[in-house]
Amino acid sequence: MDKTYQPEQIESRWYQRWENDQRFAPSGQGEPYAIMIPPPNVTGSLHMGHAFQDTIMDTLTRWRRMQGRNTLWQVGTDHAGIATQMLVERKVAAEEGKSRHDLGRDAFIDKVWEWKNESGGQITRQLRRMGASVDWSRERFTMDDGFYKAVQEVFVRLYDEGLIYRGKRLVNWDPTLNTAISDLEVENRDQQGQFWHFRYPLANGVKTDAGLDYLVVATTRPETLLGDSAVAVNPEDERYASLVGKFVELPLVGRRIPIVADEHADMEKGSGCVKITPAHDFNDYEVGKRAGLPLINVFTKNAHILEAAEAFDLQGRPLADIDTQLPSTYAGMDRFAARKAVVADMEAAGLLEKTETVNNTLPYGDRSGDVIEPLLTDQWFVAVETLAKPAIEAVENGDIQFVPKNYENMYFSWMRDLQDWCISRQLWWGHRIPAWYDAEGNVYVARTAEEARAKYSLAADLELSQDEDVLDTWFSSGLWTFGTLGWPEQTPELATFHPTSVLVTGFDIIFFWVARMIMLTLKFTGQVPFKQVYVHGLVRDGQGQKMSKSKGNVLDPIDLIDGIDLEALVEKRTGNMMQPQKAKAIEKATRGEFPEGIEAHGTDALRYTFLSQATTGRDIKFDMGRLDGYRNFCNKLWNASRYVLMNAEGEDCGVDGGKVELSLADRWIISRLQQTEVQVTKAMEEFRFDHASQALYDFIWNEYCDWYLELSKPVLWDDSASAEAKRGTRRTLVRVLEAILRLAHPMMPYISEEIWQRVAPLAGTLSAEGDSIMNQPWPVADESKIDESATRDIEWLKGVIIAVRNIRAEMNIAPGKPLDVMLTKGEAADQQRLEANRLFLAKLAKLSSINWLDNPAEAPLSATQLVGEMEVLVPMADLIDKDAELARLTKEIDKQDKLIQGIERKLSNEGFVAKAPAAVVEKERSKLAEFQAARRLLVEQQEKISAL
RNA sequence: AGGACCAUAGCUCAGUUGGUUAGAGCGCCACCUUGACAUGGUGGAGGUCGGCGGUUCGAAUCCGCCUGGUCCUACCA
Repeated sequence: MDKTYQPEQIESRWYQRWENDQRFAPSGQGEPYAIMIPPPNVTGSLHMGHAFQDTIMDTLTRWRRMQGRNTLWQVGTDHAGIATQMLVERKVAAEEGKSRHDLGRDAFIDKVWEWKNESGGQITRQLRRMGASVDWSRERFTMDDGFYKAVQEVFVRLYDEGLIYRGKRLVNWDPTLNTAISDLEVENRDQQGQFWHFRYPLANGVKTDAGLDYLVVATTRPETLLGDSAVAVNPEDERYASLVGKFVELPLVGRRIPIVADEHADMEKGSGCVKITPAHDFNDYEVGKRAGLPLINVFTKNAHILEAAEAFDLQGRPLADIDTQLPSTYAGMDRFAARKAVVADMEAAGLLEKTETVNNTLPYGDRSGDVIEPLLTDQWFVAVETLAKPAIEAVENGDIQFVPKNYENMYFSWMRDLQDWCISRQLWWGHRIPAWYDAEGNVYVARTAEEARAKYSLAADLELSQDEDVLDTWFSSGLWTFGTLGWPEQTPELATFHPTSVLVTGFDIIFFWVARMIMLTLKFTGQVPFKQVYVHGLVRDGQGQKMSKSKGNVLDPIDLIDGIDLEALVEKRTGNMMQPQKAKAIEKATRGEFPEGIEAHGTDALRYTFLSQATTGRDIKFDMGRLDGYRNFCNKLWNASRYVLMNAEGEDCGVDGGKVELSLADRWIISRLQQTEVQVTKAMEEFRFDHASQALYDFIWNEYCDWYLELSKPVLWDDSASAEAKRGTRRTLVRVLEAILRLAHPMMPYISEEIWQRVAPLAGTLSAEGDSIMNQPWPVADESKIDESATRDIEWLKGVIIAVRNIRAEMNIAPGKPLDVMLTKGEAADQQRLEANRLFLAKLAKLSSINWLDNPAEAPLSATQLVGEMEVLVPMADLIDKDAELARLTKEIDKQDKLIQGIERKLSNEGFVAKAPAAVVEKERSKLAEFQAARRLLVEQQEKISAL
């Protein structure tokens, strides 16, 4: 073995072996355990969020597999409609100077598939680097044939049940992407905007109670004036009561529009009058519904002004009797240009009363970054109400549990106020909607055109054309848990692995994905999709900032694994930026934070860092310091193993039946191992990966390495130890290490496998050539091996050794200088422990002698420490710096005084003595005695030194 | 506006039903290349547990209010 741990050599080798040996596939034995990977975008690349999530899923999967469960971790990728289409559009534009429309639908889709085949491997390669033990043989894609079948089935069945409908509705429209998007894809951003107050002249000479011949309405969107179909006042508003039913003359347009009463108008705001544009505002749409107003659309799909408006009734039927003329000056104008023009024209007409600056919130498309426009379009919707009810109940009754639980509230509050889901997208990349139209526009929903003809008894020669739209990506990913298992076929996999065990996901897609999976899965399988949802937070940078390209603070998990030099990192962060002006600052910050670039840390260290930071339900600030720390931890484990192998390979490790004697240290470490096994297992069950990793870290470093390995040296290296004792220690060294490796394997798959291959044969656990730690049993604690008395003895031993080390440090005695030490006071047990552990004490505390002093009064001048009741004495005749030592003692005495006072205060409180449990009071009393003893010793010492 | 979560050492975080001398890692200081490991060893410094009030014999822990931060939902004509 190399002297230092070098992860890169180990990792690729082992992953390949595991994959070739097909160790990731379900065993077919034992209770099923299934996790569905949240499918990453097929053309995406691995970011820190994926790496974190994959680590958690892999840890769970490997752990359950070792526990003997029939484990499936289902892998796959998502076609990600909008994201992928945009990416390919941009690529085609850059490389060929063509738009998708230049290419045409079929050619463009071919391009997307080409790109998918070319780049779709990146994310899966990176998943392999993370060590993910997914079953590659079952890899799925949300656009593969089987999935298309599931999507069609669901769509047709929902339609036939009346749960999918088509209609002209106001939807969130992205004028850049030219598609509808869902509420969830809209990002609200606060901004400073203008607020214009316009005068709308009253028609037919009507005047307000105040004698004015106009009403004042205010708007942040003057261009929508062109589509106004009413002015609303509050029905309670006495100022305008007489005007309800009268008309105003819409400025610039000249259309007469009514004044209606509607509660939407807020009497407190502005003049109390509000313009109503049902085709361009969601609130106004509702007002329009209540008041029976026409919907007047003035925008093209690109949000340019139409030559003539389009008027519809609430069912979306064209209205013929509405004046749809618009002033020709605006025709073809972009909405923002039109806004300026309308304001200017209103001002010129003397109808602009005033302008204010206000803070308002604008909707932006999360993909395009463009301002979203409420627009009247024909879309497909899922009526969610009947689907939501059982989905709510499943969480209420505990069939699905969120971890942590408080996310259930978030889920409920959303599910209880659900809007119908707009599932059509005006894109090309995605599942095409299985609906056909005849020339009259009648719609026929079926899996194929042929089926449609049969189903609706259509003439064979009736020309049918398929709907141009595709489905929202989340419609197909909503079928993920059962679609991947072969549904609508009733496959054995579906019977075995569904419902799945746990979904590991970020809180940000609870609405997008989790809620919809629950609804659709319950509807079509009658089962919940998963029994638990483990919700994790966002991975942020070390300062708690969201990682983003524009901030230049993105860390690539692969760079943390392999390392990256500074220049490459700077290039990566500043190259190809949307806002190149930020490059300088980012470069400076990067050079400041990573002056040497980033070292290689290996996958295991990265995984361990994620796990150690995986506190439930909160964001994690990725800590480079921890990453270094866990890389060092890997090195520690590596070197401890080197030590074990050096002392065990080629030696009799007591696994072949020879007589074996266990030392105190052997019994102690075996006992501690059992307790660690309990702790780690419990933590895993509770999804407390931070606790699991911490418990293992402590055990490996602070107990196995710091104490047990040191305690093994006297046995192995001292000629006086018996062959049985040496065998016992070798066996314990090897077997405890072997168990440690199994405990570590779900968290650190690579290093544990690499070392295990060398250690297992010595421990007698390797059953066959080519065996893997992956398939070994998870360690189960044996209670009978928990040895309290060994633990007490070792604590005593450690106490004495630490006392001597303390004295050395305080007295400035060279660490290597052999000392003569005496023990005194204390009990008979202390004396026995001394006799039993003389060898260990001498070796670990570097003593030339250690003896029991029967009569404490005979003690020479010594530096002292207490271990329980017993005193450890290091005779110091000529080594003491009198003043320094007196100062130290005074400080120590003060410290003890404070502790003593604190306890005395408690004990003199009658309430405490009367009401606190007896055990608590007793504990305080014994602490008091302990502190007082320590104080007495210090005072004695002080007296002795003063007397010098 | 409503709600959720968070605030513990210089930094990143543990602290499970109230009782610990409040812990870990990194960083810092001192000493040490001892035959697994300097990606190491030994010892150490460092915290009025955001603030105020309450409940209790006892509060980092429970309750209320306040401050600061993160996020979600809604609204903003």
